[in-house]
Amino acid sequence: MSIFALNLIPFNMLTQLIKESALAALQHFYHDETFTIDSVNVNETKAEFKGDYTIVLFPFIKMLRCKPDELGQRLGGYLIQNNSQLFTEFQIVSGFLNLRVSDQFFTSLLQQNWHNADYGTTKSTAKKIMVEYSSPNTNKPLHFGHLRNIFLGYALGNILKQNGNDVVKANLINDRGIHICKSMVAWQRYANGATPQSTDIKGDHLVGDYYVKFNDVYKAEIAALLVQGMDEKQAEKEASIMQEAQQMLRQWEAGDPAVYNLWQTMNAWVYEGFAVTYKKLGVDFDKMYYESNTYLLGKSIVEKGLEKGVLFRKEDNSVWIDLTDEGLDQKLLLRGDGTSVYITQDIGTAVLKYNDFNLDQSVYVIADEQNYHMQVLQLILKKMGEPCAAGIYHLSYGMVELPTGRMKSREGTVVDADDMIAEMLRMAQEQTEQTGKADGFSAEELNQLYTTIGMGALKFYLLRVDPKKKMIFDPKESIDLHGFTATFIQYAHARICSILRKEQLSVMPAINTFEGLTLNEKLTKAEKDILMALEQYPNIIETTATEMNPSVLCNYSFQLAQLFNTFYDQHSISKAENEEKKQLRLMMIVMVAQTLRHGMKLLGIDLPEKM
RNA sequence: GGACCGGUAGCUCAGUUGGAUAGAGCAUCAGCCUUCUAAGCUGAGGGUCAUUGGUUCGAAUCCAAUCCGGUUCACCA
Repeated sequence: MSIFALNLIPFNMLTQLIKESALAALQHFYHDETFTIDSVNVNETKAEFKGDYTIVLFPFIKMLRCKPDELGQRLGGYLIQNNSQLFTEFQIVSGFLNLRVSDQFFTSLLQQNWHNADYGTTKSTAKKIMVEYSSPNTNKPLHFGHLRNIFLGYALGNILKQNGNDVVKANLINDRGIHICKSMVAWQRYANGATPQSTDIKGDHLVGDYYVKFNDVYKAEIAALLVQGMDEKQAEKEASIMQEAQQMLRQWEAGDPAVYNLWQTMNAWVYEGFAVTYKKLGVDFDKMYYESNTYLLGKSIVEKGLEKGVLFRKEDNSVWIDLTDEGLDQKLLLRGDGTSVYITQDIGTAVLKYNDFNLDQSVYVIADEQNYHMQVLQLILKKMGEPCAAGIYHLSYGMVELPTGRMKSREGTVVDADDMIAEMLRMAQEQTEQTGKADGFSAEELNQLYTTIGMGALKFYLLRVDPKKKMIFDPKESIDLHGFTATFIQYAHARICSILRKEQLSVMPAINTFEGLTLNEKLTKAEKDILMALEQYPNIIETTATEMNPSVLCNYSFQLAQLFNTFYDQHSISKAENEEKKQLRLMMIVMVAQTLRHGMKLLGIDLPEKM
């Protein structure tokens, strides 16, 4: 058996290889039966048994009318004889065939990929995919809930791109409507011309303050009207500040220059603020959409739908679609006065996106409270025969809640995004100083380090949970920097870099560094565990992409770091038993570091070389 | 009420194309730094996988019913 022979084996699918080998063996012994690759069930062998991978024999024994032991002996024997470069021994334990995979398989995998910066890249599916995320309103700053959306969208964009797709990262700005007018009215009434410059308040926060102010005043006005004996519904309508806001919306739609000007000015403040936050978050967009630009297109598409007879008009002139045959209701698409509703704009944007980029798929990162809305949107587009309908995918994620319940901006219970970022950096600093690891860095390096650690922790915290699950965040307990965190992974990486520095190697040594190395030493359990994990990385990337679930990658990266830490504790690298072992281990940790960096980069998380 | 999502250790979460004695982290307890970074490692305790029934050689995973929690069903966005 030579390592050379293994060069012909594709290394990205060990379980697939095992399945194929087992299938061939089955076909060899039982010609008359038809087997499928999917009927071969391969799992990692449980720790308490000898072996690496396990084939479950039960599915076959019924069909073949034989005893598990008998089948296991035949299969095991055949596999070892005919795939000697892959399997070295087998054992049958009550219906399970446990196979030991050769050390050479793993060391060859390592030799061929330790320097491969693209390890983990899977076959190109080459689709044109848009990922829309963030999508803020321009009446208030970003809060903690938005962060989950933003990190998910950004990570997803990277991951889809990694899988060979052409990705457009898009942001749809909700910049028009009554809610925007609210902060404008309050600013006009109470700000005395205050600007971000004059107050030294970040633009999005300044505007957000007046949105809060609006609601305070509105509540007070309602209360006053109630005292006068008005009923609640009427009071909500009659409150003067609300009337002003509605008046302003009408003026805006009519193109009133003064209102339009104010709208542009205040939105510009918000965009400046958002830009600062996005930069801190390390995210970006290829394309911006503004609802003020798309809502008219939505209207025109609705008109087309009327002509086609897909939609219908009621007596009051409002336009509807009938979705009762889909088990849903009738939905309003245009008001009686001809103005658009929420979904009208979304119809316009969906079509515009499709036309702009000829998309195969359009991913919407939107909270799960909009599941119904997205379902309706897709149905409407389908009924109207719009080609964009087929590619719409709603990546629905659960809300981030406080222990006391949902965050509500009107009730002042939101955790502000900028505050959260600052808090994370502060914690990173505190923790670093506490453990006495702040020495040997310049002030600038320290700042960089605190950002890397703080932002990494924040991103990982929000990405490590399955998106569809809601999550509870307790600001009082804040975010830990121990255990299942980005810090843990960063630390493992820094340890590896430290060893490499000591060995005078760079983080990614020259390709000929380990040339001429023969690998005859037997692998220890800790070494093999790491190599087995590395072997699985391409599959992990693929799963993360197909399931659109970055938490898969979070879990994997944490496990890999954990395996490294265990290995690190048990074995010395610099003082390995012999030179061959040392070189092997160096090669291993280079690949571990490379893989961790690769995965974390997709999530938008940096790994420091020193911490 | 209808639709959708969730319920796994004290807490936060993995694990579901059905596989062996259900796993991590935090918290608790006990160990490990004259040797490559202890932001780490090793071990212990902690579970009727919401409940009940069914399918199966085998169920946290599939099916049915029930209970609990959330979201949604606006001429708001």
